[in-house]
Amino acid sequence: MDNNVKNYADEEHCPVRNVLDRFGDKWSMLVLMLLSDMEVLRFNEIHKYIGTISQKMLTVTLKKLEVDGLVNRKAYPEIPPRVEYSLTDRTKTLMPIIQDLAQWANQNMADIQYSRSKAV
Amino acid sequence: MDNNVKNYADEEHCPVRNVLDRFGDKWSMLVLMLLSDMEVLRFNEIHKYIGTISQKMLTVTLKKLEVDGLVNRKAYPEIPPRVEYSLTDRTKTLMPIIQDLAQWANQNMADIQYSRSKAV
DNA sequence: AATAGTAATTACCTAAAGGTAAGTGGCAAA
DNA sequence: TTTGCCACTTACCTTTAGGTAATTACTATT
Repeated sequence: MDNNVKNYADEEHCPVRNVLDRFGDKWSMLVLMLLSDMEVLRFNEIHKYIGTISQKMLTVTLKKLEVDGLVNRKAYPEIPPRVEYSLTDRTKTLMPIIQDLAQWANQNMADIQYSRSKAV
Repeated sequence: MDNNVKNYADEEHCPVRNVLDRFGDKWSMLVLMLLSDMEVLRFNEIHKYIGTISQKMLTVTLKKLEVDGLVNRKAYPEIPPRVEYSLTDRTKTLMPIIQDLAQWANQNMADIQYSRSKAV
């Protein structure tokens, strides 16, 4: 068995680890889904939609998504500042999968919560 | 705007938060994918396949998946103990989505790493 | 009598994630 | 002259995730 063991956890090369780690955090998926629904949003709009995210974490989350090329950031040189966020083309191929995931979660939440309740 | 704001982050009711939080951790997806490939595995087999997971985290991960009804645990009353893990029917409807996610990660990893490298 | 084998469990520790609250810059309006 | 607006940034703190290494229970084998 030992020499046909696949590389299931190679941190450097495993795409799942390397890429999906990035939105396994608390807020990224939520931000992506919101932007998918609303198309373009300013910083404070996102902040209001997701009532419970802190300003700091919204900054961090958006910056990580931007660095990965999953979100566009467009800053207008105005006072007070205006910054608009939207999804990139790359993200648009991802969203259907995330929507499937969300749908699965919707369909299975009740059963899963029932399982949890039985587990004491 | 304020009164048509959707409930994007309600911790108690949002299915995405409530359900998908559970495999946004470091190991759950990997364990699910491995079990999907191999069908039935013992504790130590999983441990060997995923060379870098600690015994403690494998225990924790499997228990959480079991509690959610995503993994079956079958213990044989033998000495030394034998415990076999496999996916549940509930998980089998989830795996195609996870496979899609993995495929997307595969297809986009190179681009994303390039984006990251440009971001300094 | 000692050791090996399996599936954990436990105590302890470190690092990372995330929250809070205050501050920044620059202009316009009161 | 103060206040408000916006998009952050910073310092500080708490909580959670995850790692290490030792230990457990039970029996068969050496």
